[in-house]
Amino acid sequence: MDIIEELEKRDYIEQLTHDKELREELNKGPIRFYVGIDPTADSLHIGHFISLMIASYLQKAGHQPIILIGGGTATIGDPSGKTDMRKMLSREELDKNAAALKKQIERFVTFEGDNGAIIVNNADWLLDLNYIDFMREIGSKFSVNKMLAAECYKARLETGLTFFEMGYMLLQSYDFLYLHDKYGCKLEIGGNDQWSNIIGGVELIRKIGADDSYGLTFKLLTTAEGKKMGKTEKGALWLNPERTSPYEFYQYWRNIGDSEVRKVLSMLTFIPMDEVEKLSSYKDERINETKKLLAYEITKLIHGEEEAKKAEEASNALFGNGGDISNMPSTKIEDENISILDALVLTNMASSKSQAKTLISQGGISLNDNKIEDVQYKLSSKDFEKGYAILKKGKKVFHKLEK
RNA sequence: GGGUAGGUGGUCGAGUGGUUAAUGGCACCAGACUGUAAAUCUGGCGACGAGAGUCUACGUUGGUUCGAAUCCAACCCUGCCCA
Repeated sequence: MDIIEELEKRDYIEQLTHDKELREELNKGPIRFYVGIDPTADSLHIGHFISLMIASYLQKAGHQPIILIGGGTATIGDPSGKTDMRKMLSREELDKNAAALKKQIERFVTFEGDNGAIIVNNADWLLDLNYIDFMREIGSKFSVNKMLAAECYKARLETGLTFFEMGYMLLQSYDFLYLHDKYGCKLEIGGNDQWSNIIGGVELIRKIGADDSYGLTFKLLTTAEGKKMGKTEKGALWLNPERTSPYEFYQYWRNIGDSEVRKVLSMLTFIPMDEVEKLSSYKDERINETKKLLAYEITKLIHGEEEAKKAEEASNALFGNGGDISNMPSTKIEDENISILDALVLTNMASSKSQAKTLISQGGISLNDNKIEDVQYKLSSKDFEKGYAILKKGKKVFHKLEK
């Protein structure tokens, strides 16, 4: 089975260019491929997860990943899909973010060995481009008619699209050309929302004379209703433990819908496919067990075995019977006589006191397993008999208060 | 540059002088039911306040009025058509 078949089997692939040639190329021997990541934050989020999984599979098959940090293109913002223009980031912020991202990337691809990953930053070549030269050499190869027909611009055509943003495609295509010339990079991979940008690069290289450029896109992680997965009430599901704690991360996957189980096992874990098929075919209580395994595996992949165990234990302690509760999210408080409202705001369980009151009056808050009914309740030493107090919001959100 | 339609809460979208903190959908939160699932039903969803209540909000800035998201003026921004 070749690598493309393997990826197909795991349901990753959405589209690819030059089907036959690409397979041959990949089978012929190691090639270099690239995946782009925009350093708009100091952490990857779940959307990048799949790119890195695929990069990992390709690397294991002997190919060499080039991770492109979009330091130059991040200042523009990809108009595909979204409506907002991204804010500009300073060079220092971008460098800082890029360094933080590298650490996370290391969990998926290795930087060691003959086919160790290479990290490049497109700010290094994009920022010095000369506009006139660029327009003559690159701009002349793009048809506006064709670009406007592309699916990714259609939505923007109705609400407005600036030339500035349209240039994104040219720059991303130029990245591929640059990597092709400098590193012999032959393949660009990305989410399916990148399809237009990717074929832009593939065609640019072919127009200039080469015939060994390819593109591959993978499916985006969506729920059965077609919504993007990995969104939490606090925003994205981050891979950085300071932004999304391993416990929250674990809980997110523990709580996914039955219909998502197969997809998530297949795309976000390395569990063999026949095992995946078996695990996801279960019904009712057994599939609930599968979710435990799934949450553990994914958390392990991102945060390591130790953190995954801690998250699992914290969950068992709270939802099951007993167990070690030392790993649940906790906050140290100065004054044990804090009001319940302040405690809820302090722990971020409520965004405002008003919201905290609503939660209490609807019966959504309990302290040490006793439902709180009085909005004015003040904690006292008897709530800290064990040395801590456990606040619970709804059925699933726990937080430990420590003195 | 000319004409024209617009800019409303997380989002979409009503409202066109006074019970309008602003209908409704979506998103989100909680309750019931369950398997830490889905679906369904119920409640909530600007901030502050224990509460009565107070404050801040309908592109920006001024104005008219007892009273403005709603009327007027200027400005900024966006779509569409023409050039």
